Amino acid sequence: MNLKMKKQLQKKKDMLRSAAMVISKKGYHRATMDDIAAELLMTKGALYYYFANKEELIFQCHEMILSEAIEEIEAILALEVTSIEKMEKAIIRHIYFAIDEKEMFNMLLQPESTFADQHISVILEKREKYSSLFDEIIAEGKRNGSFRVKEAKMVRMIILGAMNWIQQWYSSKGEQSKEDVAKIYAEYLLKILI
Amino acid sequence: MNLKMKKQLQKKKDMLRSAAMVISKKGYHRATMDDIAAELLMTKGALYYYFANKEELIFQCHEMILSEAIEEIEAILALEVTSIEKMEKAIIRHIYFAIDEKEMFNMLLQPESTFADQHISVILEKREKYSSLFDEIIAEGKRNGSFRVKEAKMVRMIILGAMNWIQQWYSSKGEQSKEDVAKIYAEYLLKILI
Amino acid sequence: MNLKMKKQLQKKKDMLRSAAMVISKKGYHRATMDDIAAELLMTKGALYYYFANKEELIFQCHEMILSEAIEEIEAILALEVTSIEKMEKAIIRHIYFAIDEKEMFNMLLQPESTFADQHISVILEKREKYSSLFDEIIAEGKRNGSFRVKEAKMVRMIILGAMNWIQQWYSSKGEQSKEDVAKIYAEYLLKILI
Amino acid sequence: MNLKMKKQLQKKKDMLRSAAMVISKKGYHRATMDDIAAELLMTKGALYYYFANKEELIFQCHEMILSEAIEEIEAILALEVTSIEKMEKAIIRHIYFAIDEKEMFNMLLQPESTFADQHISVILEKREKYSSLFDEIIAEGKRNGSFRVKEAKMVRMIILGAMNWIQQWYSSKGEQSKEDVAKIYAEYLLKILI
DNA sequence: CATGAATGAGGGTTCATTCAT
DNA sequence: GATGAATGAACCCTCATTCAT
Repeated sequence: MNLKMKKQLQKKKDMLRSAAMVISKKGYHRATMDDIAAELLMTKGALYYYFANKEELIFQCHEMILSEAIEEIEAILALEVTSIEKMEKAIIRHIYFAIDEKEMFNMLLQPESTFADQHISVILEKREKYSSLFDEIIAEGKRNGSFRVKEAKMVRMIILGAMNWIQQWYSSKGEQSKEDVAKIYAEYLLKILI
Repeated sequence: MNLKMKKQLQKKKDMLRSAAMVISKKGYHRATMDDIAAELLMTKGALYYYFANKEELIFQCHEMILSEAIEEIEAILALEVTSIEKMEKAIIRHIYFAIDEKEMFNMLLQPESTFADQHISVILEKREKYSSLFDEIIAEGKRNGSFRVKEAKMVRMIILGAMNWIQQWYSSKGEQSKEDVAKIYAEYLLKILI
Repeated sequence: MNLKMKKQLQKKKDMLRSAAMVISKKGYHRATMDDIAAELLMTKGALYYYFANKEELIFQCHEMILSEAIEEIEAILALEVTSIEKMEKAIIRHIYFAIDEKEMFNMLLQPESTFADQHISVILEKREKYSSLFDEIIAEGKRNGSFRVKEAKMVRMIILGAMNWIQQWYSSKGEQSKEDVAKIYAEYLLKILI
Repeated sequence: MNLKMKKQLQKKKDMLRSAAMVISKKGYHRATMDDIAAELLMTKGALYYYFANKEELIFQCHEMILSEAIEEIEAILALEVTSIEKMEKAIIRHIYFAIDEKEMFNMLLQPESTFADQHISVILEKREKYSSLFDEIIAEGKRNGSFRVKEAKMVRMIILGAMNWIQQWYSSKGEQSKEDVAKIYAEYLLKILI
C-alpha cells in the first residue's frame, strides 16, 4: 500500500517535471494539453485523470519546484559557516539552478497572471518564503557584523533580480562556464553587502 | 502632405501606445484584438487596416518603445559629466521608466517567443543596442579610471537584471517613493563598479 | 438606422426559431452548436457572434416563445365574450400551439435544469405569468357565476397538465384532426369548471 | 443456488433504484457513470460488470419501475369494487407514486430519445400496457353504466396528463398534503367521466 | 469481481483573420 | 477608411467505454 502510494507520487513528480519542461519551453499559452500529454507519452484524457485542469497542472509544477528550491537554501542556512559563505553558497546554488533547470526556473518567473486567486496566494507565499531565506542570511550577517547594509529588503531584491536575469543571456554554449558565472556573480554581489 | 504624414505618424504612435497598454496589462495572449480595438475606440476591422496582424502590431510596439528608451540614454551619454554621474543618471532614468511605464516596460521583458524570426532579430538588435549604451558608460569609466571592473559584460547584466526586477515588487502604493528607490539602487549598484 | 435594427431583430428571431427547432427535436444535450449552426446555414463561429454561449441561446429561445404565447392569451382575455368562451378559446389556442409548434412547445416543457439561476428565475416568472392568465379566466368565471370551483389553482394545473400531455401522444398523421382534438379537450375540461 | 440468484436479483434491483435516483435527479445526460458508480459506492469498472453500457442501465431502470407500477394498478383492477372506486383508487395510487417517487417517476416522463430502437419499443409497449389499465377501468365503467364518455382514449389521456403534471408544481414542502391533492384530483377528474 | 488507468471521440468556446459593403 | 459579420482552426475539457492486473 505504502509502496503503491510512493510509486504514484513518484509518477506524478515525473509527470510534473516533464510538463514543466514543455510549458516553460513553449510558454503557458502556447503549450497545449496535447503537447504536454505527448511529452508524457500519454493522451490528453489520461492527463486529466491526474490533474483537474491546465491551471491545476501548472500550479502543481510551480509548487513542486519552489518547494525543492526552498529546501536547498534552507540546508545552506543550517550550515555552520560564516554569513558570507552562506550568501556565497546560496547565490551559487541559485545560479546553478537558474542555469541547469532553465526551463522550470523560467516558468517561475512568468506567472503570467495565469492563476486563480486561490492558487496565486499559495504561490506568492512560497515565493516570499524562498526570498525570505536570503533575508535571513542578510539579517544574520548584519547581526554578526559581516554585512553593513541599511535597506536590507532592497538589497535582497537587487541580488535576486541580478541572478534571475541570467536566464535572459546565459547560454550553455557560450564561452563562460556556469561555475565561472556563479563565482563572478557571487563576488560582485557580495560587494554590495560588505 | 508632410503635415498629413506627420498626423498619421502621430496617430499610429498613439495607437501603439494604447495597444501596448492593453497588451502589457493582460499579457500578449490574453489581450485579444477586440480588447485592443476597444481601447482604441475602434473595431477590429479598422485595426487591421493599420497593422497586418497581431504580431506586426506588437512588434511595432516593441520597436517604438525601445527606440525612445535608446534615445534617452544616448542623451545621457552625450552629457558632459563624469562617468559615475552618467551611470547614476542612466540607472535612475531606467528605473523611472520601469516604474512609470510599468505596463510597456513589462511587455519588453516578455517577448514570449511571440515573434517570427524575422522580427525577433530586429528586436534583439535593438535590445542589444540599448544594453550596449550601459557598456559604453562602463567602458568610458574604465578608461578614465572611475570604474575598476574586469568582467564588464557581466557587470552590465547584473545592473540591468537588478533594475528590471523592480517590476516584480515595486508598488506605487507602497511606502517607498520611486525617487528613493532609484537613488538607493544607484548607490548600491555603483558599489559594484567602483 | 431604425430599419437596420429591425432587420437585425428579425434575423435574430429567425435564428432563434430555427435553433429552437433543432434543440427541441434533438433535445438540449444532443443538439450541438454545430447542429444548430448547420440548420442556420452558418458556422459555429457565427453563432457565437450572436449569442454568448449555448445557454444564452436556448434562454432567448424560451423567452421569445413564452412572450409570444403570453401575448396571444392576453388577447383572448381582452375579448368581450363570456368566461366560458374565453376559456374555450384559450384551451383551443394552447392546443393548437402544442400541436403546430410541437418542437418549440416541447422545449418549454423540458427546462432540464439547464439554466443558471439567473436565467431560470426569468423563465419561471414568465411561465408563471402565462399560467396566471388561465387563473384570471377562472377567477373571472367564478365572479360572474359561470364557474363553480373551489380549488382554482389545482384546476388550472389539471387543465394545463392535460393539455400539455398532448405532446406525448398526438401525431399529425393520426386520424384525429387537431381541430377535433382541441374541441373535445375543451368540452371535457370545461366539465371540470362548470 | 436459488438463494444466490435471489440475492443477485435483489442486488441488481437495489442498484437500479440508486441509479434511477441519480439519473432522474441530474437528468440522463448530466448524470455520468462516475456519478452513478459513486452513489452505488462502486467504481465505474464494477458498474460495467453489471450493465453493458449506460443505455442498458437506464433501460433496465425504466423496465423495473414500469413493471412495478403495472402490477399495482392490476391489483386495483382485480378488486371487487365499483368502477368509480377503481378509478379513484388508481388515480390516487398514481399520484402517490408521482409524489413519493418523484425522481423515478420523472425519469419515465423523459425518455429523451435516449433509447435505441430495440429498447424503445419495449418501453413504449410497457407504457402502453400501463395506460391500457386505465382504459380497462373506463371500459368497464362504460359497460356497467357508471361512466358516460364517448372518446375514451382521449379521456384517458386527459386524466394521465393532468396527473403527470403534478411533478411540475407539487412540492412536499408546500401547504398541500399529498393525500389532499390526490383526493381533489380524483374528484375533479371523475367529473369528466361521469 | 473489482480497480485504476487510459483512450478517443466529440462538444463548447475563443479568437485571429478576412471581406463585402 | 471603417464596420459588421463570418470563418475556421485550435484549444480545453468531458465522459462513455475498455482492459490489464
